[in-house]
Amino acid sequence: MTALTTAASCVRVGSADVCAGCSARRLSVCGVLEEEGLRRLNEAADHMTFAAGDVLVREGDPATHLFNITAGDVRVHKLLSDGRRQIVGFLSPGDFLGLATGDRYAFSAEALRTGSACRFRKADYRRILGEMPELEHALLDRAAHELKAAHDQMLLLGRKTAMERLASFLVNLSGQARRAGGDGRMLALPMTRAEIADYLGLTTETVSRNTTRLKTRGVIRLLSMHSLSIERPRELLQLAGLDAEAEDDLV
Amino acid sequence: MTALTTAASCVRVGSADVCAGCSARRLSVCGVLEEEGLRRLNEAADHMTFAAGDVLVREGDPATHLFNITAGDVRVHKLLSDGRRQIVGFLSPGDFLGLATGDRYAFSAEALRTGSACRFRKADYRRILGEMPELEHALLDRAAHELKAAHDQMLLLGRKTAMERLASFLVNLSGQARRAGGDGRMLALPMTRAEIADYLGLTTETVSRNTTRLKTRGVIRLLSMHSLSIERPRELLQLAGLDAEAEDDLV
DNA sequence: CCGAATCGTTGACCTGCATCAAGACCGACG
DNA sequence: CGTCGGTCTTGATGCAGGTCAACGATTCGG
Repeated sequence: MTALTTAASCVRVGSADVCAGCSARRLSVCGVLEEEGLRRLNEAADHMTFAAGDVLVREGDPATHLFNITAGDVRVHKLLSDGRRQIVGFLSPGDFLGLATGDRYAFSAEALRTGSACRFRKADYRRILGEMPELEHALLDRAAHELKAAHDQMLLLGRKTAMERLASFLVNLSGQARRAGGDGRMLALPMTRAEIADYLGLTTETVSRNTTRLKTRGVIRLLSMHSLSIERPRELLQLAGLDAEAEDDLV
Repeated sequence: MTALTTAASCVRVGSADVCAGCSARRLSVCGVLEEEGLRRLNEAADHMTFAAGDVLVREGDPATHLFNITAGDVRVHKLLSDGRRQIVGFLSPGDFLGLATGDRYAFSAEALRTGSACRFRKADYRRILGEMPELEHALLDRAAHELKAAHDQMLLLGRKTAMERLASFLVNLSGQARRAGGDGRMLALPMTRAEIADYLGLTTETVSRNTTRLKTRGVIRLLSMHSLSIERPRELLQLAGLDAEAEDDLV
């Protein structure tokens, strides 16, 4: 239970230079915008930074803002009244937060580590979408991808064994790492075991035991508590139960 | 294993009258279109009908078409190589099929009973979206709702007990029934126990046992194999683990 | 660089749901 | 209106993963 502060520093910036120098732009929906569109989007944006544990969004609160993550990692989760938690996603730079929202947030979002985001008032963003169809199009594209990922996660949560879940998780991380420019063999795990467990519908103990099994079998090597390397990608894919499809080549 | 035929009859119709008389229009994305837009959308549509067991989409096939369900119910599912199945959704009239798709379908879609749909070639649909921002906007809205539903389902699959899953399922059905004009107490269950099980990440036996428990406790009454009435809505909400939120009032 | 708090691992045991098995029911078709 | 195949229910048993407990590893504030 870290402090429930809302994000620490919120600096409003008026110039488009912020976007021009934004490292997340090519990963984000903003990537489709030209000079002029970027300028107008930026006019509506609060550029904010956050520290580990900062709460960006709290489940149940009125849904006033949307976010574009520009740096850092963010966890998105839902709670049951007795405290059981399901993490529905981990966000990285370029990811959009707040699509799946009605009047109130249906999830909480908390920073895993220091980072930054562009924040928009919902009404402003809606107006901008009306003015820039190419932005709306990019957002629809992104929503479609997220929906596909959500379906994959339903299959994982509903039908996969603990080992299959963990292996699938690592395969997905590897794919992201590669898309972000890495080689896909070295993985960073910015989240704790408990967070992995709550993402995979397991307990920390089960995650830990299966991590050990993967290590013992030589499928992965733990480099530190929060980073590992994949030693036998082929075997990992097989354990993930998607051998044949091999959607992420991972070789 | 019903026959793996692709949808039986495909009738192409040139006039906008089909849309004008479409009972699903007010429920569907088409609802936002005016006369002219409807005409142009209709030009790109194949109006097709299907029978119980017909396959609309097969997982792994090239994703060539998108669908708008206009009548009947459709099951959407994913398979693991050993046959384990996860149903990711049941579609009703007005629902859109094919959003969460890349080059190949990531799911199969099969009709639960006789129905009909508008079918679009993906390329045509994309072109039309470019021409009609209001349609794209409606679709984004729908995608956001689906994403929220997917998050709820992840919480269900990852963290809820068998009884909570079944109760949540019935509460959701009740909400849909009410939105479709019913009173929310009388529910039709067009799907089998096995399909409910594959939707909730359980087995048929567990679904059956918990249905019996609900019946014994007087929470529901089974009217036939495929319809029931909710006798104690308040209790059902409580069992679903969303008592407090009471998103669907369900009274 | 130390100590406390948190996080991770491992072991022993338990339980909720899966699995296996056997009837009951139901609906479609002669 | 009987019977046959699939669906549903119920019971007995098993096991994957949860729970509880203890201890080692890591992190971080001072």
